[in-house]
Amino acid sequence: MDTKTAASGEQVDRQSRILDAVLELLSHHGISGVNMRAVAREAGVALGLVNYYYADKPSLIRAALNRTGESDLRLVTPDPDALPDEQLLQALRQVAGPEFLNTQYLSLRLHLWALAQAHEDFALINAEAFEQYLDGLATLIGNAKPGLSRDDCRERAADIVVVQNGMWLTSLLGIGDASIQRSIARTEQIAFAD
Amino acid sequence: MDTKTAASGEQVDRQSRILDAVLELLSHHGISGVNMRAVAREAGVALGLVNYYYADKPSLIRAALNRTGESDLRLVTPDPDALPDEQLLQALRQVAGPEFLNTQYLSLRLHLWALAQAHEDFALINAEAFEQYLDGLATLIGNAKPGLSRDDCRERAADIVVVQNGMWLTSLLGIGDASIQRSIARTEQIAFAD
DNA sequence: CCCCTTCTTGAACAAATGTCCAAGATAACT
DNA sequence: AGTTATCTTGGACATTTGTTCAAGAAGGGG
Repeated sequence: MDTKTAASGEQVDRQSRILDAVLELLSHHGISGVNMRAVAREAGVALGLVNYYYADKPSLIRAALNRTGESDLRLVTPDPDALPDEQLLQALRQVAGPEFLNTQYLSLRLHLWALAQAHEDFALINAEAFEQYLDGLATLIGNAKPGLSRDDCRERAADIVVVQNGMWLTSLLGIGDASIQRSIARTEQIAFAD
Repeated sequence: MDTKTAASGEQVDRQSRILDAVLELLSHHGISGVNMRAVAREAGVALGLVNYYYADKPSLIRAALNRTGESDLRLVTPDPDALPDEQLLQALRQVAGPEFLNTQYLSLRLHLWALAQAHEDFALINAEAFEQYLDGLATLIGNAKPGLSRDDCRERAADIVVVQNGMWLTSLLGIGDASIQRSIARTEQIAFAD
């Protein structure tokens, strides 16, 4: 299950490249653009190989979905060297950083959400990732403001996520950068309020 | 082009039923669930009729998309009898009303946004609808707070839309009603701030 | 060298999908 | 009634798509 010999070095293993291809196609052309042949072409492998690693299309999509969830969690798990206040501030500001606030990533998010709406099993993966993110954010708030109860932290985290999701979504619709900055300030205000 | 005789009364004309079917399928099964045969079945008409009214699939989707844009505009065009303050408040609170904050509608929105991301011409329709909504909201704010400049109104409208979109999106992810209420209060705060 | 497991390929097939079309039904008007 | 335009049907066709499969390549250990 994990016996790959790291290949020839510069070439990532093909199983991983297939998932990359799915995400690339999904963010650019939506779910209708994700078919086994296009995935194979994009990944530079033969059609049969996709079905070799992933039994069927739903499994393929699921695997790709799980992968994005992991990368999202990095947002709320910052470096442990920083002070609690810094950690929280960093997490809140990073969502507007180039790593997350770019069309490719946002578009991907949107398609994943849409997918989750249409298929029960995708919804479960999505809900779990969301719950983990909310939990991580609540913990960061708790660390930065020790006086708050666990429920208060979760409440603030929920309010922040509303604004953050709004930022992500609305920035896709072409809203100005100024509004993004004001919204970030709003999340900080919610997080650090007395 | 408009010579229908209102049919037999209780049965809506078939062209309209076809669009209804598209939206129904889109919100429940995503774009992959929208195919000509499913649309025909859902609308209770023959396959050929769909292509009779809409030349091809993109035209069909476009027509359905345009229809939702019109219904969104109603949010920011309230009854003219109310006072400006009431109009604005009503618009801000209606987005959490049962007419808009239900899974069917939200899911539809999400799929439409995702579609807009994947296809240029859908993006244009979406952007135009968004612009009109933003404009309507800015006008409501201007009426309620005559002291504000046109740009200030648009700025506030943009900030409000961020939170509203966040509410819509996050409520799909299953966030609690309490957070929705707090978010609405936040939009009112933005709108009526001095 | 051979054997065995793992990986990789592309052809082949069945099902699904978009589009077209010939024919029939309905309605409107003279 | 007769005529014409509009609406409605479902079959047919070409293409696309998911999945399967037999065959081969690559590599590792004896």
